[in-house]
Amino acid sequence: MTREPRLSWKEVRDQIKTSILDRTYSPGDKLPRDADIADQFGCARSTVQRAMRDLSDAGLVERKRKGGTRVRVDPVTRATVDIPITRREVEKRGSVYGYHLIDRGFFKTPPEIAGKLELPQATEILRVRALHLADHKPHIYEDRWICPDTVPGILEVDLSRESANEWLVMNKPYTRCDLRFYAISATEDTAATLDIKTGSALLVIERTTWIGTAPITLVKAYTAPGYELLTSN
Amino acid sequence: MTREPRLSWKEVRDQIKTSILDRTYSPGDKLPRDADIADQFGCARSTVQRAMRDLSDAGLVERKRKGGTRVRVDPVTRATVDIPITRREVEKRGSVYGYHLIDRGFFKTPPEIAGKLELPQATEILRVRALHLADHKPHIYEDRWICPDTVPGILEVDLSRESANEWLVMNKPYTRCDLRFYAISATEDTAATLDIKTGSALLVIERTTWIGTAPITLVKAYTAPGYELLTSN
DNA sequence: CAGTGGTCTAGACCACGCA
DNA sequence: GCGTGGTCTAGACCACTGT
Repeated sequence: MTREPRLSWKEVRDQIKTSILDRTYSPGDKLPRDADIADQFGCARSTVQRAMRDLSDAGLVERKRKGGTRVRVDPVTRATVDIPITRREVEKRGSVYGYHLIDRGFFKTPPEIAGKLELPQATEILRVRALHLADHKPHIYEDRWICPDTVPGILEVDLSRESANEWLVMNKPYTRCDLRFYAISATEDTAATLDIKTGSALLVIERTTWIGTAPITLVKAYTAPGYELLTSN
Repeated sequence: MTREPRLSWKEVRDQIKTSILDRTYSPGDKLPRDADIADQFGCARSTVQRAMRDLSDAGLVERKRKGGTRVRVDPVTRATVDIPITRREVEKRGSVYGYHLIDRGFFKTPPEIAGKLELPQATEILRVRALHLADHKPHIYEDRWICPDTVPGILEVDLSRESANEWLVMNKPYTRCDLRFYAISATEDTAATLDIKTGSALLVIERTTWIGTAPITLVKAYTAPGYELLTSN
């Protein structure tokens, strides 16, 4: 009697994955119940569960109570991106980090900003513009809107010394975060700030954060030309 | 004797999260062992495990065998992005999808492409350029390099009718995928293809895929102005 | 070596959602 | 209702890694 080595959830996952990739189960098909798969592999149901959750997270299958497990019909490429604190990102590359506050002031929230923050009504908002430097050259220009109602502490921070980004991350963690990436041509002002030509293509990272439903901040980070965003894996 | 409702792993996770956010445990601090936390909450260790894995996935803590669990010192914003098949993306928006093959030919692999595909030596490679349309207007221009050694089947596909993207996704799933986002100014050619002004800022989605270590394809997707990439959540 | 997280099990009950 | 995935438990053993 040979003794099979016990199956790990990764092996189970990979075998199921393979049988999806080789069309044993095609997009839209229903897979057997977890319990049956467990019997087939001779492992516990929870091991199958672990494998299935991984496949589900990866977007390969869809699972529903009572409905069972199905191979997703619309495959997606799913990837995770890490947006580090700018200072750490620069330092990790071995460059010298610099920070420079451009200006800071209160405004009546513009409709576009209020909309993105999901503010029910326009209020006074704190706008902070700042420049992050790498090796003394402009790296990221950030245009930030902060809701002082949600984050009163920010009013006492000396933003000429400490970046709002850093203070917020360390002191006011969010519970929800929306990210958005797009490209724009640098306006004259933005170009001057980043010390580049007007019209240069810039990758913009736009981030909105909330605590519960209370908006914290919306920041548009205009990255210098050449900036790339990579997936982690 | 009151009976406490049983704790779910999400409740455990949220309580731990809270105690990190309120600085009960500061960045760099070591948290108690899972077993102790389980005792404290009166739940099983595996419940704590489940909670901790979630926090670890989210980038809030770092876990090491023997080393224990520590609050991460460099907080990151971590998000997942889904890159759907273009046709599905367009159709989901309620637009009419169109596809148009521009050209197709064999080339000696340029060094830049070979490098990104991690090809040990330059070989013949298939280059396919195509245009995706939304409501009969240019939506995404893709410039794709395919390794025929890895994917011989692609040679028999009529790429004027079916997008290489779609065929590959449905027929040759990858095991590894690198993504990269950046902005460029449209060259004259690219601008002409997308029917926009030369120099317009474009978001480029660059994707490289492999099966094991065998490279499949590298595609640069030049999105029309206004395109945005959103996080899923 | 020994401590800690990672995995696996067998079983129980829960909760969602289709019929 | 009832079938299916989701969660929880108590316990065991494994595997990595710091000391």
